[in-house]
Amino acid sequence: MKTLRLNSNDKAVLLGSRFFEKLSAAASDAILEGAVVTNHEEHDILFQQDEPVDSVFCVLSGLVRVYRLGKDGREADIAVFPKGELFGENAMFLGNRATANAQAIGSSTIARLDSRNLRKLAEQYPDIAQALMELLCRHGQMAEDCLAEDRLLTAPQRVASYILGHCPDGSTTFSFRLPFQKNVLAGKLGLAPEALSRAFSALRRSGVTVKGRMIEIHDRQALERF
Amino acid sequence: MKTLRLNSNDKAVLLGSRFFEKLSAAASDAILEGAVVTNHEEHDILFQQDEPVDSVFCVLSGLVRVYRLGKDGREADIAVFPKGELFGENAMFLGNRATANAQAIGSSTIARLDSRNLRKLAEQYPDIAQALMELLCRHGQMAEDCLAEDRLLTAPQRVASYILGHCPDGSTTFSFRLPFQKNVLAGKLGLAPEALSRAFSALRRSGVTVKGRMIEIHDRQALERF
DNA sequence: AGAATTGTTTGATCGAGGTCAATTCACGTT
DNA sequence: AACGTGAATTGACCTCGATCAAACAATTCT
Repeated sequence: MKTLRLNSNDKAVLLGSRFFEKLSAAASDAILEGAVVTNHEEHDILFQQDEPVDSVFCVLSGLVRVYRLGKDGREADIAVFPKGELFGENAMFLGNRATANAQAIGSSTIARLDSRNLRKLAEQYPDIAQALMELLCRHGQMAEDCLAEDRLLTAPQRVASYILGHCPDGSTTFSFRLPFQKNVLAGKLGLAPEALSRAFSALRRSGVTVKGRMIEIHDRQALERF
Repeated sequence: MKTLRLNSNDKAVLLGSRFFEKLSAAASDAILEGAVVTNHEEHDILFQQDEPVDSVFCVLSGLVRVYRLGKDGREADIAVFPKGELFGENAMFLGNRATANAQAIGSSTIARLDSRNLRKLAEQYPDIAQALMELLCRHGQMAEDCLAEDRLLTAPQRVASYILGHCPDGSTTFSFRLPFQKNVLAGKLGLAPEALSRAFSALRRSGVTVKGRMIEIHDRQALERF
């Protein structure tokens, strides 16, 4: 795999990401010092469970799926990260071993930030430590949210909840485009693609229109009640 | 609720916990400065979702269950914390609002560490920041583990996995006592009590003996294969 | 445009686990 | 030791979502 230096666009994506938003220029520069970029095809594996990993990753373009493997080869998605999101930070605190697998969904560009460097900088710059804590907290929260939804909601309810997460508070009617294929959404929600499909048709009765990747909501309240 | 200062035993539990183990005495003392203790009965609520919370908690004795509520009133356990574990640290990074409920299981004593203070100390002492990051990481990991197990394993497999987590690597035969009632274990594993019961009897065919809270394993390999 | 490939939907079937009701068991109390 | 209460088990039933197979739609490739 060919590794490149950051170009100016890459840098812009990184600096615009949630992680960097509250960092001083000095702190940001220190982190990006020595960062590298790699390009990946459709199903490339970025790292695998139990393998050594010495970077924290950031999606510069494309999409990354983080998942665990069962003994039988089945896969369970832990999270899906879009452009601008950092991931793989857990290994940094667990002896540089990955606790999950990561795979590119569609062709993607990925930045790698040296985790040894990042660890050292976190000791010097309290804001970096703070940013890392917030990152860890958000990711922990994401996992807890998923866990709670899996245990409390049916498939249509989970889909409704996902849709509502994309709908601004005020509006009763709203439409948006899915940021990825339906089978990716299915994985993210812990569903088989068929179940997602059926969930969408159940929601159709509550004013949700699905055409390809376009989702239209005609009655926000109905969705919330679901 | 009556709040007390830490007694020497309380302090010993805190200092012996995973969170404090790598901290300097100065750092630990600074955190414990102003910590208070509360006593709780069987089903006392420590905090509730969306409520303001300005402490990080530590179980000094007893057990605490952290869970989310569904619209219909059903509960989904996120984690169960035994003596010596910190919890509730997420609120610290999310505007001091709880993202879940916490309840004492059986009568418990709980320490409260002021989170504003802790936040400030994390800026001064890099080890404290580091300890917080490790805590957040462990808790995130716990949630991810649960999520993956829920999605990949059947009820008996989850129970087998739980048992194996308590079985030292070497031994093929082993026994231990459940640290809590079965209905708590059921909640933790995302199962109805009846399902846990049935899972145990399924495992009986693979050399697991259950008598009250005592669990005996007669064939570690058989469990692993399950 | 037409073919080929991949993604999505639909139908039919099946199994895991939830729920409710009825016992049975374990354990603390007297 | 006997009792009583709450916990755990068992049985019957039912719902949700996984799986398999097939039809259908949408892309990409030539």
